[in-house]
Amino acid sequence: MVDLELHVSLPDTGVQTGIYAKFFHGLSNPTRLRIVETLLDGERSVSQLVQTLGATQSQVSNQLACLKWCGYVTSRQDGKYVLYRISDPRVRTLLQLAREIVADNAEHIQCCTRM
Amino acid sequence: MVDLELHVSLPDTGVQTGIYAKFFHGLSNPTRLRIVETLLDGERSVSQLVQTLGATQSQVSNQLACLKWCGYVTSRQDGKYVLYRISDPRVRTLLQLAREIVADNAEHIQCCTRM
DNA sequence: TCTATATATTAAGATATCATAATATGTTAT
DNA sequence: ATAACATATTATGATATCTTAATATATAGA
Repeated sequence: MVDLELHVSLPDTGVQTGIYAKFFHGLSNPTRLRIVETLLDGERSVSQLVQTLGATQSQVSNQLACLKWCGYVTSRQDGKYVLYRISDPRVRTLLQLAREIVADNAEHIQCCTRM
Repeated sequence: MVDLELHVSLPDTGVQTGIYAKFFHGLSNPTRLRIVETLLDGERSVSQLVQTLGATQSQVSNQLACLKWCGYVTSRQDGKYVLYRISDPRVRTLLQLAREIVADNAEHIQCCTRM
């Protein structure tokens, strides 16, 4: 079980912060983000995601594994399919909030040409 | 000026999604996340951040540049210091929301051992 | 101007991530 | 059991990111 004591606005030694950094890392890849966006529309099988995203099966499976580790998605077996869904409704809120922030700061955002 | 038409729950070709992915990338590094958390407590100079985080000056400057590109922080010169601050109050909400999601899914979160 | 201090930038090696391809596992139906 | 399909895993090389060290720029004060 992970230590989840929260240190809201105090920087810590980096241990707990690392968990949140990894959590955000989950959404830091276009393919993963598109998977999450697709799943926000409802449950999907891996092959459906492959077709929708135009990505390879391996790519989708691997990114789904990552999203699962990070707690964004959950899966269940349905016959020969595996259906994935968003594990927490607040993920939608998180994405909407990010969109609003990006939209309102558009003129300042170029995003990390360097580093 | 960046194209910011929003395609809320439709996966796109990856172009717009890429912007959001890069935005989240801003918070996907422990050092950057700690910088953001520190700045949520108020404006700080680079050297203050260096001391608080125990990171090198180069590291902090580089990560601040990244956060600036991503739209998280803004800076102003104050004498020989450069003071950084969070550019949008909703960044706090974003982090709080992430904490809540992580906390409530703790048992599922290991975070990307692979990939 | 010269010096000290603060910050930014750049370069280079180490590490992490990603895409691709190949292979393995699992499920269903014959 | 075998074949066909769906998904997961692993390995490899390419690319991106991070850390460290070195250097450059900027500001303030003597």
